[in-house]
Amino acid sequence: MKKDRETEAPEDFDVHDLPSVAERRSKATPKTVPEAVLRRLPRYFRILRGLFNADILRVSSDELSSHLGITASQLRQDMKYFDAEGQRGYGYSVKALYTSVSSLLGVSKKHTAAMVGAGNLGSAIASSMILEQRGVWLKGVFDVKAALIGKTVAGVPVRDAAELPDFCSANNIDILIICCDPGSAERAAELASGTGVRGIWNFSQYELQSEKTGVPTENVCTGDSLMNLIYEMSGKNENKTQI
Amino acid sequence: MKKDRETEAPEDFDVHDLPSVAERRSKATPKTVPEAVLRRLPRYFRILRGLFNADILRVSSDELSSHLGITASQLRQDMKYFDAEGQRGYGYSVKALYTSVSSLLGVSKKHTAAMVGAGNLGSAIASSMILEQRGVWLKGVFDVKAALIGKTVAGVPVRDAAELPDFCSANNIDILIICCDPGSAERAAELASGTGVRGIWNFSQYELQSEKTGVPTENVCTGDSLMNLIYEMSGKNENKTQI
DNA sequence: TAGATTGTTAATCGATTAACAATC
DNA sequence: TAGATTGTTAATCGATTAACAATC
Repeated sequence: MKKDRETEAPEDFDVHDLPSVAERRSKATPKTVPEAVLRRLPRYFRILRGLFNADILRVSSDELSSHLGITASQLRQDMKYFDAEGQRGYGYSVKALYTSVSSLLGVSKKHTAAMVGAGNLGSAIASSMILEQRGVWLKGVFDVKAALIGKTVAGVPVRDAAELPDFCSANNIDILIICCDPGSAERAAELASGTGVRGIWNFSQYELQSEKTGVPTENVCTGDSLMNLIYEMSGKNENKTQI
Repeated sequence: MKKDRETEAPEDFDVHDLPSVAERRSKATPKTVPEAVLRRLPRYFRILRGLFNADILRVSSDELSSHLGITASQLRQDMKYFDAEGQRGYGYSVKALYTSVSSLLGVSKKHTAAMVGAGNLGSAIASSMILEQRGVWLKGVFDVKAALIGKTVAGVPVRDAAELPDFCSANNIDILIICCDPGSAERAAELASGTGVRGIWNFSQYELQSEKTGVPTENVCTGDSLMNLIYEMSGKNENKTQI
């Protein structure tokens, strides 16, 4: 009983159209979400989005847990922190779960972003669906290279990096996306501080510390992932498969 | 007593020049490295590389742990799995630790790679230092788009994607790097299977399962990182700062 | 030597697993 | 109803912290 469609299947669904948490019954969710559950949240999000978009209405702990590579028991423990109840004998509503995870993650809110670095990496991210799928609206792109200024990246004109602070202030930018070289990265983070930027998403090789930037900062350490791969390839972990 | 240079400081140091594990005394390292330690290994690697390149010879558990954001106690527990001993009263040799972590991760070995997708993302990765810093040699780049074939990416000529399997077999390619669209990603993984490719590093939005590819597979889920950032920005985790 | 810092043991904490009664 | 599956409790496992004797 996989595809168990009820009424109309949402065709052009966007997570931002979902009912807000306040609109739904609250289970009086336990306060703090534990580290371990937090780490799994983005995977819950992706898997539930997949199920939702495939018009699957219900899912059992057994099935969903196998998608995640965890035990059904563990999944049911996780559910304590989700704002959605299951139904004994039937399972969980995919939509309720998806809504709950989305709002828990804060992904159902809209955010604005500015990007520093209009090179290959910046272009790749700006052109992908990653930003819009999570409610992030790229409002400005900046670079120091004169050759790039005036061109467009994913439809957004490239501006002189010197204009970054003013632009952030004027446009209420929430997120600074750093796609430039390590040297400029630190400077960009400094420039953005005090402009109202509330978070930094950093792709440069220069690792930024939230303690220094003063705002939540997420470093995308691509190289770490390559090292994990090489470790797995070395065959040293005879235990279970990593996730 | 930070910079405590002894004799000559290695100028043009490369992790691949380090003495092999076999050449060094073995502490009879406990068999399996626990999950938690494994997750920290890439960070150990980066920090130790930084210290090493800054010519810092010794480091105490107290200092190194603060770089990692863990307790000194925890760090000393981790050391059980490292093939390097500290010296009571003084600390650890940065070089010995760096060597140990490098060989544990398998990063001190050389690997060959082929990349599928010569777009912005592929170009960005190929042009970065990420690959060569970890002993990965990009031998071929492939794309389906005729317009790109014949051009070069980071000095490597772009070939027709149809040639991928033969190329991998002929050149003993270890790692397949996937930088193409989700649709082609699955196909690329299939094409590479049976060619001797021993690992897949996947940047596409299509999540590959190692169970299906049959080889260690690392998915770089960039979007997950953005979601974590948004979660942190929501201020819901009043607990401690994430790492 | 005296001070510093490791290596290790024991205690605590958190996360996962197992099991089953509640109930849809 | 009968079968399925949740919600929850208790048991187990693993990871972190604390403390201190060993020793450089």
